[in-house]
Amino acid sequence: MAVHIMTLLAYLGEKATSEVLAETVNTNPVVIRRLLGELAHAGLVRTERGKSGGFSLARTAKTISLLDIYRAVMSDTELVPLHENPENHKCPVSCKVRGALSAHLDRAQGIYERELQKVMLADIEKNM
Amino acid sequence: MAVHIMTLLAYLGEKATSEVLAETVNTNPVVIRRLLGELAHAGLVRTERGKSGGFSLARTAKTISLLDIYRAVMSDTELVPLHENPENHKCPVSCKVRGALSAHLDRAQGIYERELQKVMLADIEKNM
DNA sequence: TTTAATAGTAACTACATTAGTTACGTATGA
DNA sequence: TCATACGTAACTAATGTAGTTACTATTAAA
Repeated sequence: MAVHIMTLLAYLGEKATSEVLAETVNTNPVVIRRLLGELAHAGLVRTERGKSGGFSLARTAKTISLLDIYRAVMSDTELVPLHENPENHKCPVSCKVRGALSAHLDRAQGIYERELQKVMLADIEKNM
Repeated sequence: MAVHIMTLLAYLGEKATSEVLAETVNTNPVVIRRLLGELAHAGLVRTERGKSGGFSLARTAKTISLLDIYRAVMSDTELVPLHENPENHKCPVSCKVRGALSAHLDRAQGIYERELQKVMLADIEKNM
């Protein structure tokens, strides 16, 4: 949804209100304001309050990557989370498996994120 | 948790009951049986019912990749899912953004999965 | 100065997902 | 025949998320 909204802001090229944005996603303006709050916090979106306020991109679509958006809105930092049950200290596997696994998952996620970093919002927008 | 259990089965090198497996993950045997049901369905685990039954690897740890395990237990096929709100047909972005985005996400996920495919259960197990 | 429009946010409801649990049926080796 | 173990249904509890309402704070424009 974040990419949808960001693409729309790029496409429009001007300020838009949460109400207008909500319509194109078929959701509620508050949902949009919450989402854009995270994007604004990450410096991707500019917010203007009050009459004739609204949201706009804080940077050009060429300089915003899918990774920027992903990081701004994904609360879970892990693509594939580890289970969180407590360790059984009698079991060596229980004690070590998380570390061994996360090393590989983190490396794979790094590669995934580098792919997202290569794709700019402008690449998405030009298909609209 | 699936990787934890699979590593344990590789480490033990013999049958184990859901009760024993549940202890090392600090969970309930039924949770293990449900999980191993999915792994058995994918052909990664062998199940034996009745007295002296239990679970064991259906293939060697060298031939089971993290991708095999991932695919067996991940119901969501998408690492990063698209939002599912209905399209707004008046808005060209709403109509096209999902296709444009998923092309890039699918490619990145393919690369992620190839990384998981390179890591074998034996690579995890040797660290125990 | 007043008004209207707009974002920020708290609080609540509804819904879906998941883990854990209990209970019981089914299968099978001893 | 029996004890043991998986398969699975049904239920509870916890969690997370979307949506909604309502209110406050802010700001441009009349």
